[in-house]
Parts: sequence; structure tokens; C-alpha cells
Amino acid sequence: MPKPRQKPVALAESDEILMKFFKGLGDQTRLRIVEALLEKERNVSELIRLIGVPQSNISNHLACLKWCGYITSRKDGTSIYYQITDGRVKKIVALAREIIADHAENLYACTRIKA
Amino acid sequence: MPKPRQKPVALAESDEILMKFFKGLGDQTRLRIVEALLEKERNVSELIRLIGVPQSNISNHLACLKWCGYITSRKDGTSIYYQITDGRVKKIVALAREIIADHAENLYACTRIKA
DNA sequence: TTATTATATTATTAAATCACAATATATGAA
DNA sequence: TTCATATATTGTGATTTAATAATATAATAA
Repeated sequence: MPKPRQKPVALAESDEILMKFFKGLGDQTRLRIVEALLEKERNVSELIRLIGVPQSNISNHLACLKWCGYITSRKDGTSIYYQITDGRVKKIVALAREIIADHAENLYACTRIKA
Repeated sequence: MPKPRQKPVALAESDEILMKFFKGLGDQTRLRIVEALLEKERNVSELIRLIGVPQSNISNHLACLKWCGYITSRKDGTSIYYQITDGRVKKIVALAREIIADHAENLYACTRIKA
């Protein structure tokens, strides 16, 4: 019989949401998309070329980012352009970069959290 | 023959570190530890009681958080007290809470990112 | 109409990663 | 010494989650 895995006591709802927010940025492809959009708005085709992963992958992550409120979109002809409208997203990325400056080496080498 | 899974083009090192930083906070137990320590410093036994997961689990996450620079520790008798010394950690958590305020419902319901 | 282009959705599966037990280490007390 | 307490480390297995192919949808062009 397989060992059942016990979930920790449930997080308060507000903490669960906070955790999910950080998870949203804690993914290679999503973070790349966010950084690309912090520079300027881009449509899906541009993001596919820029990031170099299959279209379905980009679209899946865009759906997640949009649903969760990191990004917004507008239609222009046949293209969908995505953009970041909340200035605090840029702010939190910048703050994170500041914080890690001192610990970059260790974070990079951390084995529990993988690349 | 199993389908090999292709990794996306490697992130720039600095982006990989940034991604890992967010992953660090994107975990239930680690985020709980961080929030508990934002309130005040605590030793391992206190964290075990507070969070309600096995000792090995807490210690594993503490090791990760310390290695990656989120927290520091000091020895007091037989106990190890952990604390958050970088004020920017509190700041980034607060900023994240602000950002999600408007999107909490959707984040909560997001299926791609699980609780 | 058919074909093409742009994007979204779904299902599958492989890899990442967490929870846990077991074990190890270190320290102080009896 | 032995026992007890506090914490760390290691290994295993189960869950989570991301990458992908396949398919679907929508709009435009020929």
C-alpha cells in the first residue's frame, strides 16, 4: 500500500493566494514572458519567436498570466497583444532583483529549488 | 521510446536566479515560515508547533531559506533561532499582497497553479 | 467554398519538487 | 557512560506542474 502523503494544515486563503502569486513568477517561461512584456507589449507570435518554445506552451502560460491578473491583452487585427498595465509588477521584479543581489551565488547553486 | 522533453532555451543566469527567488516564496511551507519570522524570530521547535508539519520538513525548508538568503539564524543554548534581517523581504511580501488584492478571486481559482 | 494565419484548448507524460520516515549529529543532564 | 532534547541530513516515493502534440476556434484571403 502506498504511503499516503499528508498535506500540511491548510493555509489561510489569503496566504494561499499569496503563495500562488509567487508561483506565478517562479516559472521560467512565465517570468520570461513577464520580462519581455515589461519592455513593451508584444503579440503571441512575437513572444514565440523571442522565447523559443512551442506556441501551445506560450499560449498556456499567457492564459495563466492573464487569468491571474499579471497581464492584460488587446486585439489588433488577427493578433492578440499582451501588455503589463500594473506598474507594481515592474516594481516587484525590481525589488526582487535588489534582494537577490547579495545572494545570487547561493540561489543559483540551490539544489532544492531547481532551474 | 519515451518522448524526450525539451527544455526551453536556457534563461540568462540572472533570470534563472530571479525565477528561483520567486520559487522560494512560492511554496506553502516556506511562505508560512517566512510569514511567521516576519512577525518575530522563532526557533525550530516553535515553527514545528506553529506550522504543524514534521520536523524534517521544517528543517529542510529552513536550510533552503537560509542557504538562499531569505533568513538568518543564531544559536541560543540548544536552540537555533531563525530570523529575517533583510527588511526588503517584508517589503516584497507587502507589495505582493497589494498587487493581488484586485485579482485574489482569480488567483485562488487558477488551476494551472495549484495550492 | 477552401486555405491560411493567429491563437486557444485539451490531454498526455516527463520532470521537478515536496512530505515524510529514518537516520545522523550535537549538546546537556543524570 | 547513557538518556533525552534539539536540529540537520538523506533517501524514497507521491504529487505537482510544465512541455508538448494534437486539436479546436476564429478570422481573413483567395
